[in-house]
Amino acid sequence: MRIGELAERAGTTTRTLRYYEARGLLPARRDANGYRDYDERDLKLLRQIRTLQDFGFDLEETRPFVECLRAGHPEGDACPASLAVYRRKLDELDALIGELQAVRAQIGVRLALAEDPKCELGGQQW
Amino acid sequence: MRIGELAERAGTTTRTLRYYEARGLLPARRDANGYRDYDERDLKLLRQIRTLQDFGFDLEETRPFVECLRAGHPEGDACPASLAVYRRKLDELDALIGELQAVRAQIGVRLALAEDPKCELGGQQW
DNA sequence: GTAAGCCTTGACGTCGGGGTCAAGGCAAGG
DNA sequence: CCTTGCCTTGACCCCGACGTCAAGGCTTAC
Repeated sequence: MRIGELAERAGTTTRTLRYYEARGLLPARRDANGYRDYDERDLKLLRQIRTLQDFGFDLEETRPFVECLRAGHPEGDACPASLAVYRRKLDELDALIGELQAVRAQIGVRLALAEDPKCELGGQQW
Repeated sequence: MRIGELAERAGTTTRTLRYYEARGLLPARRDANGYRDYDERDLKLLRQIRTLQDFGFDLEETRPFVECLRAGHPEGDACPASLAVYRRKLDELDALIGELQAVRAQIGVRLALAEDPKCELGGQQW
């Protein structure tokens, strides 16, 4: 399978695949004419990368999963390094979600105050 | 007040102030020698920008607040345009938080499954 | 033979919010 | 007079994940 077909089957672009190869994430075999040659396993690796990217993982964070698959495991998250990335991501997400909720609350209060200036008088009307 | 003093009093850098000016967000008067000259009102505008930036607002999103203050309102969020930005931000935050929570849940499940392969057998052990 | 449709590498653009020089002007103190 | 410490503009650098040419090579179809 050539680069265009792989890109299409994975719902991405050839530019992206070349970029992954340049990063050492998805190296490609070459045909006699220099064309990149991929197989079904590469498609699986690529899908793993794309899934994690959709989750918001950095490209580098997908590397352990890809290497895990390449090592022969049926799932990319069957290796300790992958699990470590999962855990770190959970912590990051919890922290981020917490911050966003705090910001959301702040803005909510400010909006309420600005929408209804009476509230600024102290709430004695309750 | 010159640029260095304003930057220090607002806890930011001169580069940042020049950047804001280039964006048309915080124009500065000039001394005879070409030095930027700021006053207390500029400090207030700058603090409004910084507060919103800390909340994760884009620079452009702070513009209505700055213009509101410049129009003479004591609070930057006293104008309809500012309130519209607040509301849009709340929607964005709600959407984002929701997505992040969904991702968090997905990763949590995957981590649990990968940590304890027994779960994959179907949960008959319960 | 030539046009179409793949493929190759290389290199620059994008976005936001500035950071980091570089080269030079202005003001004050010793 | 010289240094120090402000200030000025201009210009390139950074990050991440690609997008978008440009110039050229291979293959197949007509």
